[in-house]
Amino acid sequence: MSWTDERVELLKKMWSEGQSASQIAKELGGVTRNAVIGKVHRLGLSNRAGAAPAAAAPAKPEAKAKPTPAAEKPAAAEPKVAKPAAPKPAPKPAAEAAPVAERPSNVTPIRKAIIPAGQPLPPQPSANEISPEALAKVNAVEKKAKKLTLLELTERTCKWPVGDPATEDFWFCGLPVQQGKPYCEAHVGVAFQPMSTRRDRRR
DNA sequence: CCCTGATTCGC
DNA sequence: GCGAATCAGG
Repeated sequence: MSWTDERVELLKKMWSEGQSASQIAKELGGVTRNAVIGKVHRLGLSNRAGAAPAAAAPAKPEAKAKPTPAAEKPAAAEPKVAKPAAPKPAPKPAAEAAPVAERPSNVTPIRKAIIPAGQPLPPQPSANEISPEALAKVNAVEKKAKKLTLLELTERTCKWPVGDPATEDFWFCGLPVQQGKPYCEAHVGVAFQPMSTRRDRRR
């Protein structure tokens, strides 16, 4: 594979969106994350300019013993990430999935509906049984989620489903899982409640 | 161990 | 220019 204009463009786009090199590599196919990183550097866009996602990849203005010629501009705050942070949906009665009005989706275009639209929603724990802290954590985390499709999930990506499988607005968390668990830290928090905790919460 | 990006250097 | 190997870090 070579760096065609299209591939470079996708690379640029994903990189500025804050996608990791390995994710970009997967998306492009035929290249390793090293290749992606190498290209990124050659293109001179290492600084994640254009829109900094922060969080996962904190900039490292480390004082190196190696004077870098190109002084980068301080990245500005990004306007992106306007996910309508859906409040944890309680299990829907039986209503049919209404046609989803196109949301101000800022996400990757390559994402389509995966599930045909069926009955069984994943057993979302009812909110009233989960600690408020854990819930807040989840809501916060879902904004930083990798938003993977079913096929992008691996042994080490959080498999927590977000949204309604019957709509376009559905994805899996995708953040790094907590060791041995199928979910990331935040989602493990709401997925596995110690019995004692539940009991104590009972009132 | 999993992952991240950064750098080097033979090709 | 390319990217595997390596480095440095979380």
